[in-house]
Amino acid sequence: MVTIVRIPNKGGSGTALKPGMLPGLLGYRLRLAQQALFRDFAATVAELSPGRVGILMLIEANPGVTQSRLAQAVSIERSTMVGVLHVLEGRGLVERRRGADRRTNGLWLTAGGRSLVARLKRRIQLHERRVAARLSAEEREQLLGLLEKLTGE
Amino acid sequence: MVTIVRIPNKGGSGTALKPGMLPGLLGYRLRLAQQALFRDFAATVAELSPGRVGILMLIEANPGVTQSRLAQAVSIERSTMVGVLHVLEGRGLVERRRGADRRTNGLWLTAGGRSLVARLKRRIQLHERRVAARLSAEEREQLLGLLEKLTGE
DNA sequence: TATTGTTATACTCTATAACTATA
DNA sequence: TATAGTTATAGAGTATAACAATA
Repeated sequence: MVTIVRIPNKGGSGTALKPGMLPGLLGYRLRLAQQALFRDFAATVAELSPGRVGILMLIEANPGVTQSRLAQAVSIERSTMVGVLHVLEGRGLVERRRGADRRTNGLWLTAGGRSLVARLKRRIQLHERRVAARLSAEEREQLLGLLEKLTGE
Repeated sequence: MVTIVRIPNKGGSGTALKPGMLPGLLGYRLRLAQQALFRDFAATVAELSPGRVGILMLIEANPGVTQSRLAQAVSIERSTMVGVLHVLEGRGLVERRRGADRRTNGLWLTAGGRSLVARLKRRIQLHERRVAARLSAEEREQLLGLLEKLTGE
């Protein structure tokens, strides 16, 4: 027996809105694309937001980095970083160690942090393949290149 | 007399961090590009965020649209839209009028809203030209097309 | 004096759940 | 029963200003 699921035109109260000038703006298209990717990322990597995953990856690639340098690298205030690291440390993913310059904290992944990052990396590759499925390999490279150029390297 | 302003290598505490796998991910590049564009947008359009400007433009292009339809169009909850419109109405930009179906509110720009949108449109075109200055006209079109394809129209 | 990490506080944008008035 | 708008509440994610320890 075959069950046919009919998806109702939910909220489809007639026609779509006229979009005005929005679709021609880079910022608008960028925002839509980012929202779409964010949804897929969240469905793939339930435990952490893209920004937090990025922070773990930066600590992994730069063991011993200080809080301020890391904050600067991801463009948030160092006061904001305090809370972020408090959460990541509380979840047993990151360790702070006092530096030779005793004003600083060096950051390292714990064993748990390293194994989580390893698992997430694999899932993020799946996510990447899925979102890029609408593009050819060349188009994906082209898009990465154009975004890099737009942002200024 | 000529004053030479020497810009200190602010926060340049040595070398940049190793970025790991991040630069090869579409989501990461998209986020960086969006952040860069957001900064430029905020410097150009000080009075409203990109999302709020988009809402004004959608009301302009769709006079009489209901709150729920508008919320759906910009992918926020209708409960969230209530507060957004409360602010825009408080600033004299938007007007709510009770619809024929008396459960609904139709939305219109006020005269002030229309003139603000007209001014912002001009400034947004300048912003668009500035951010796209790193790309050729063809590359800009290519980028818009790839983003549209990635997002799924 | 300058910098690092920290705290207290607040702002923006968003969601969920429950309510009301209408349909 | 179902929908549109509303309210109360909460949670991310962020910033600014002031402070102690250290350089």
